[in-house]
Amino acid sequence: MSFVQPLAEKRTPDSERRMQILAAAERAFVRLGFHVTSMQNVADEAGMSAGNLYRYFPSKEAIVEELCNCDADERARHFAEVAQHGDILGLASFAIREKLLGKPVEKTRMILEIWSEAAHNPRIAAISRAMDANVRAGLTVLFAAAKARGEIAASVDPDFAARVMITLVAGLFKRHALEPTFDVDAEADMALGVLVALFNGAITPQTKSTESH
Amino acid sequence: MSFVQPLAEKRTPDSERRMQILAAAERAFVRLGFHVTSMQNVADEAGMSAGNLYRYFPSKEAIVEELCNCDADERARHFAEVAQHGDILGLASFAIREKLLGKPVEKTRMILEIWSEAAHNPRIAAISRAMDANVRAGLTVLFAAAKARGEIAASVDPDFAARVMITLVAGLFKRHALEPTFDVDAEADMALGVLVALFNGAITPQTKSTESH
DNA sequence: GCTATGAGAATGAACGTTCATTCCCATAAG
DNA sequence: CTTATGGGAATGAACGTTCATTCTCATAGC
Repeated sequence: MSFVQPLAEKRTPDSERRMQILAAAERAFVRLGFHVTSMQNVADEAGMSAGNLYRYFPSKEAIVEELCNCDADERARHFAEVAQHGDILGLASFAIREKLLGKPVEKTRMILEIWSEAAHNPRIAAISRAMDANVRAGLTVLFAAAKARGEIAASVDPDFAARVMITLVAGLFKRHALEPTFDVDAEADMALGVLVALFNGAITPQTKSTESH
Repeated sequence: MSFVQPLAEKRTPDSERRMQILAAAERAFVRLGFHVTSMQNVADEAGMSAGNLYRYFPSKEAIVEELCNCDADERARHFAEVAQHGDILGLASFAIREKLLGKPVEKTRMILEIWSEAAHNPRIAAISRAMDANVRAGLTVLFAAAKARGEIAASVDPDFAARVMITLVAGLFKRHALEPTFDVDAEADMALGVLVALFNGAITPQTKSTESH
């Protein structure tokens, strides 16, 4: 339920507590937003005193940063896991449906929060940028491989396809987070439809001379 | 340069001052984010004292809300303006290039800020939802008309096309705001490529049975 | 078995600061 | 004089953070 994970760390009782705090902070942040959430809110959610939080994290900033890192790690993990798939369409369908839109909407709201934080906070921006670059590069490699296998038309530029995909996914995140009637199944079908056309070579960059309005 | 506009209001010296404050607040919010920006920041940016702000707005919240409303109004105005176009592709190309991605990146950051605010603040959420619903309905009508004129293939569902378009645009906003190397021309060409395929009927919803991973 | 010891964990009451907001006074306009 | 406008100090609440203190509990000494 939480994207807070042990990572490579030992399972010391100390790191146990840290993760407990991160999970609580995530709940509070999702409910209230980064800036509105006070350390007291986090402490209440974690069932401990505010002062005790500082035994495990040097500052509120540090908690936010670690949460963003956890999010980035989770995305990377999902990506690696999903990249095992043989056929690119099954992969895309599974990834969109299960890994991206299958999460509870609170998770997606957290991603919006991170985006807006990244717009002003250089440290969060760096984390976010690194992850995005990773995903884009990974997608490009994945698409190139699928192209080599013949699952993607020879005319398709893998980097172009990756850009289409990440644009779509970002848009789906935003809509999933904010549209009260967002229909995961319908939108997943929509995205898959775009990808099918993309892989068939039916989508290529188009330049249209902008006649003055 | 600012999306703060007179709207239908009279040009009283009072509303003049309000707009001056809104423009200043917008600059401050874009630079720092809603929650980090203090009333003193806004006052400095507007060249007046903090206390004096309260002669024109009852609270900081009210300033934020009015800014979101201005943003919504601007989008609606752009939409109405652009909808005069004859051919749907020229319209889309112009809208994406000039109205959506042609703005300075700070404007786009402001939109991210509004999204994240909408995730927690019901009043902002209502404003944002109303505008999104408007745009989606307007696009659907626009696409239906283009279909009647034969510019869009008969097989294309206007609402489906609208969903593709708003998803794409949201994704482009996010990427424009956060990618330091975002290439407006290349990404506009990408989006236009998707729309050309969409209007040709090359993109349709696809259901893929999710085989368990 | 029972108490003494000590270290780590947790508390909750501060502290200094910052913030949104209010208040009061000065000046300008009519 | 009266009213509108604005500056800036004052206010009170809330925040992140610190710290002296308390609690918990395993171990050691007897």
